[in-house]
Amino acid sequence: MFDTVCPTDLMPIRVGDKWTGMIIRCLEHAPRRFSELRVPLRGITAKVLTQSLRTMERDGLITRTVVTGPARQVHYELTPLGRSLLVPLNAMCAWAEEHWDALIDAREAGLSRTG
Amino acid sequence: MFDTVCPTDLMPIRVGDKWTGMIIRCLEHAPRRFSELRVPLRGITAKVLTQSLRTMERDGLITRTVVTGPARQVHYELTPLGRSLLVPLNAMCAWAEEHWDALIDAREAGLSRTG
DNA sequence: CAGTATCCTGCCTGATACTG
DNA sequence: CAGTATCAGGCAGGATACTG
Repeated sequence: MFDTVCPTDLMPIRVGDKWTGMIIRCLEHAPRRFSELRVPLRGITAKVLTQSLRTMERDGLITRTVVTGPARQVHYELTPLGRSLLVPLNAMCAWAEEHWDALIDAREAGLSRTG
Repeated sequence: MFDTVCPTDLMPIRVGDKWTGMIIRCLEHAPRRFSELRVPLRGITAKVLTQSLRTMERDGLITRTVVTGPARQVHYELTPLGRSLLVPLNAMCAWAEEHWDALIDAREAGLSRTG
């Protein structure tokens, strides 16, 4: 049924790691620089952001462009493949918005039963 | 932008842990028993299956029903909330099918560049 | 500005053995 | 059948300090 050929690791379906989904959103409308990404992603450390970015680049979801000039700049931009992830991502967000309350309620009820 | 009120932990959007998505699929058409779930989920241990099932129950995605009889049986079934997850889940699967090859290619290209 | 280098912790996942 | 108990390994995620 679920072939072992389908390792969850390869599956960006869960939209990668903790930050991948948010990064895609941040790059949705325009390319961004490293520092620009750190703003909306409150709390992310440079190391973790770099890690996520590198993984996404390796997987062909984004491109990395170094702009040498007066001040160093690195631009990150969605590839067509990365952009295509917006579809399932939107589906996920739509679900979340629609069922968020039910989810919270269910969890609270569940917790009250088990501790 | 991404409020801290939105902890990834609460977000079954990434469809929970490693097995949650598959379990939902397994329960899509009918309720199943513990042992029935272990078959398609090749390799899952009793402990991990129990864990996933308990989490899903706590979150209101499935119900657990004990059938006392000649042989003990426990039925797991999707709740409406759990069933609603099939929509984004299908969106994710559709994306995966469509872009699987591109993904593999991109990753291979990415790996050949960085090692 | 855009990262690297180190160290550390918790969680996820699993193997193995045992129970009502 | 449907779990529980215990132990162990690995990796993601993060804190902190430093660099070209």
